[in-house]
Amino acid sequence: MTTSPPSIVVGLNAVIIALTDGQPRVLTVSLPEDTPIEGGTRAGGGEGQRLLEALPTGPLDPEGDRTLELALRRWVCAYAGLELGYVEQLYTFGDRDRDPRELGGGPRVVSAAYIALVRESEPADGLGARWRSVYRFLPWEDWRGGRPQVIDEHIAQALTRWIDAGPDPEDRLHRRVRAGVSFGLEDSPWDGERVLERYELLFELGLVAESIRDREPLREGSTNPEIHRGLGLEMAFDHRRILATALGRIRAKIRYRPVVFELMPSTFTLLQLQQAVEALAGVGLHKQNFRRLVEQGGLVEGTGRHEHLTGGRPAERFRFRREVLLERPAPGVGLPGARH
Amino acid sequence: MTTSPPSIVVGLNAVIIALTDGQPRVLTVSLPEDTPIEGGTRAGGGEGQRLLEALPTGPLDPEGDRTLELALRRWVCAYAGLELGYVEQLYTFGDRDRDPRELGGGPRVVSAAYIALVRESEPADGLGARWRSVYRFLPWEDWRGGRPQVIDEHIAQALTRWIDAGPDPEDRLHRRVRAGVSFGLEDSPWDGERVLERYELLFELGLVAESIRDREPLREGSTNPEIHRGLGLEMAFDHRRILATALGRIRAKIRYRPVVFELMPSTFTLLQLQQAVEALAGVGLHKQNFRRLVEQGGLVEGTGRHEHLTGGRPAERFRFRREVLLERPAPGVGLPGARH
DNA sequence: TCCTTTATGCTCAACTTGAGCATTATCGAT
DNA sequence: ATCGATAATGCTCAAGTTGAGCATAAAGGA
Repeated sequence: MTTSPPSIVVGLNAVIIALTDGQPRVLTVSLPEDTPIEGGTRAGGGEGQRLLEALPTGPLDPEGDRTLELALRRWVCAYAGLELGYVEQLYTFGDRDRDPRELGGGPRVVSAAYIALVRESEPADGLGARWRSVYRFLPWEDWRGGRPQVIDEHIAQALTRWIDAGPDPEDRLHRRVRAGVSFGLEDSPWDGERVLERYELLFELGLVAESIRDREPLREGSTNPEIHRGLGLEMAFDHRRILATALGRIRAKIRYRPVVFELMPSTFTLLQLQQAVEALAGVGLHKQNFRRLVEQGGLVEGTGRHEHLTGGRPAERFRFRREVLLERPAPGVGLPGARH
Repeated sequence: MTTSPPSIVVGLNAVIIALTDGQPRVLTVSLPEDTPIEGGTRAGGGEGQRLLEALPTGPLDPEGDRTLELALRRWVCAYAGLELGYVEQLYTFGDRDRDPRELGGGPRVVSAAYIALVRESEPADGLGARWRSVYRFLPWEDWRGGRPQVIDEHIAQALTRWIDAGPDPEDRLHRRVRAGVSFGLEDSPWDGERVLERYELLFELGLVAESIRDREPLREGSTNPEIHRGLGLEMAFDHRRILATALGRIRAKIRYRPVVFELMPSTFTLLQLQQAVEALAGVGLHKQNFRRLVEQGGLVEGTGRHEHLTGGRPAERFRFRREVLLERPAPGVGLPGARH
């Protein structure tokens, strides 16, 4: 059987999330700027070009891999030495020209992205894989310390300029509403789950490095060179969009499925659990109400053992009660008492 | 460029849902039992073999189609004459041997399935496309008239037999819990969203036609020939699994996004709206509480005009208030007062 | 022993949900 | 015209949930 260039390649992207030092982390690899197309396994490193962070990506072996998920587990294990636990399908990205090299006659790349949640650990390195805080890439998403600086310093003004640049009043109203809803301006509330919406708006406005890189002409209206360096850390291909999709999904899911526990050690204090939820949700929570929710919701049970390194009164260590899954239809951790 | 047999084909499946006569309907086509592999467009009809219902399926043109969603819209419009409105990606199915003909050396088929919601209308027929009640395929999912007969008559016993056939006590406990949670037996509540879980359990037990068709040896323990005819209407390939996935997703989504309105005419009475939600959710709702929820939730606004063909006091006609999308983070219709 | 720090217990008001009673408006049959 | 059936719509009430905050407990360190 002769191998002619395939017209379609199916790639698998992994958004592998862990929680370390109170930050949600994502596993990334470094990628020289022009790498063989996605779908072929590549593992960082390169000659001497600009390196970009990318999500680990591997191919589907149409004959060998029985399922997409198994394919993903197989090569993540092979190349990053990570045994994945919880894995769920995120989204399939199939736009043409997601990968610039498609333009040169390469195959169409359809990428199935997966989210994996793992307990913190060092990846078997040497492949250039590393853990990066998710908020390095999406700094406007972290509201734990109040409204992020980057919004006031860069985003708000750029949004205002964009709104005012609308060609007619109706269009300006539309822009105002869109910006307000996405970023919780004016009287719209901040909605932590609209992560993708926000990224796409910033992309449209030319505020992220990818929009300058991947789009043809330069935007009018975005003249500030400082902004042109881009908000947050750039990623290869459309991987930052994928990361944004993943964060939005995790934030939504945490409310009605006990997925946080996939990121926790087997026992933990309630403060640790709360901080894990806060890290993912990107907002601070009301401590007492959080306790009430997880305890009365039957999500955890005390172990009787205590943690003494709290800096204050020792805290009881809890464990996840797997049985909830059977008792309640939608046992999530919820986000009670997000501080206003 | 020579065309050698591709090793991977990307197919697009459409779960197109409408609401007619109080039933959720899905658009299906008839498919002779051995049809060219998915991913090539086919439009029903055939010689004289057994016909199976299938979801409309079309190919991705790797060069022509800019996005997966546009590809889907393109051929649904071309072959079924349907302009799709609301479309969302459902799931990507990529297991090997989903299509039996892959065994014969055919290409690996990866199918991206989409949900589309449309207002009722006749499809441009002649292609064998027709609307079928979703509950013809998944009859155990319709609890509007109380617990469905098929559960008491067939499923419950089969589950019990399966539980008792567990090799050891631990295994039997596990089976009992799984059956209980999935089908709301014993003290577990019925969870309308676990549609896929239920279908997969029935598939494992050999209670649906597909499991006999697609699996190698016959199950032990399933000796009842009546049951072997299968519960609900059979579909081609894994399309019933896809339909189950879609129904579960719609039921979940209806709670936090106003998607029902995609299925409604521009104005409607509150009872019509309630019946639409009930049709999708598969459960009856408390009328007064439902009103309260949609009115106070700002989801609808009265038009001042009334419908007189109600059989009782005339009902005001309402319309969807698009503005909610901007006001509240998660404006769904919820399922208030699901009758116990 | 006091102070700081965190854990944990408890209360209270506001709001949401589940259930059901009561009243109103039409149509059709008497 | 009146009665009865059928819906629509208005309203109440108890129970449960959520948002906020006060109060107390138990450590370690100055």
